[in-house]
Amino acid sequence: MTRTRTNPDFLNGIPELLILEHLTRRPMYGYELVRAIEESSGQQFQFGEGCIYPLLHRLEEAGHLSSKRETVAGRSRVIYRVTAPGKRKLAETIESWQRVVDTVNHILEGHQDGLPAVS
Amino acid sequence: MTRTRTNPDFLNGIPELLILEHLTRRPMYGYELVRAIEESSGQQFQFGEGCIYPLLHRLEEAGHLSSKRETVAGRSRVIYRVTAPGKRKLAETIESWQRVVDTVNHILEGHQDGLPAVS
DNA sequence: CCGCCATACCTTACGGTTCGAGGCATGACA
DNA sequence: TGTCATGCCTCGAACCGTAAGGTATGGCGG
Repeated sequence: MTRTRTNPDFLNGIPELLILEHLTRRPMYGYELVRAIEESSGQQFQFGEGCIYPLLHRLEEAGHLSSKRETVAGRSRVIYRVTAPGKRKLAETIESWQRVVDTVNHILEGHQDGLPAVS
Repeated sequence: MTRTRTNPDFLNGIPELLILEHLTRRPMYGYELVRAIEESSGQQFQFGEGCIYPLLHRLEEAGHLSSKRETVAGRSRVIYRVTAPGKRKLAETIESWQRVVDTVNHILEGHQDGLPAVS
């Protein structure tokens, strides 16, 4: 398959980025993570469980997350934490994101400030 | 129906943004636009014609672009320009994009305590 | 003159991602 | 006892970008 992407990711992919970022700071379980993302984004991002859970499974299967089961007050939770490869992936992902942002903003700036693209 | 989106666009949507931005500066035809986007992004974005043409049609149908046919050296071109509503849409779109960027970057910068809420 | 490439328009099939709406099970609390 | 919050999960639909086509013309080398 190999998909040979001509474009970087992150034209979507923000959920994945935020999952890795949040879990790097602090291991969490899915339900908790869903609300943490909501809160840390000031309610701007509301990725439902239908988005987050499958991503957690995919990331774990890829070796970027590890999980352990925990039972608290009769409640079973699956706690995820970021593995070493996961941290590497996060770094790459952030870099890729910044590149997209820089590129888009650079294009947009040529217009707003009349920066006449001094070539 | 009506899809009531809880998330802003622009987790994808960069092609649309760039089309409006480029055509605001200078009317172009599709084929030209495809390469203009490639060039202005330093080859980072390579949205093929299969992405751009349908978008041009959709934007025109929505009233954000107008088109006129032109024949140069026996070659038929469809020149697109941004309408007044299209300019408004571009402004909104840029604002939405900036909001996403700010939110993500704010999270990446590490403050765990919700947003300082510049409402 | 023929073949091929660049120009210029277009569409279709496909895959990946997110979204909404569910389903299941337990504990807390009124 | 019933209803809510917690906590896990999956499925179908919708949407977007990609690759890979198809059509037609003009210019060029051979």
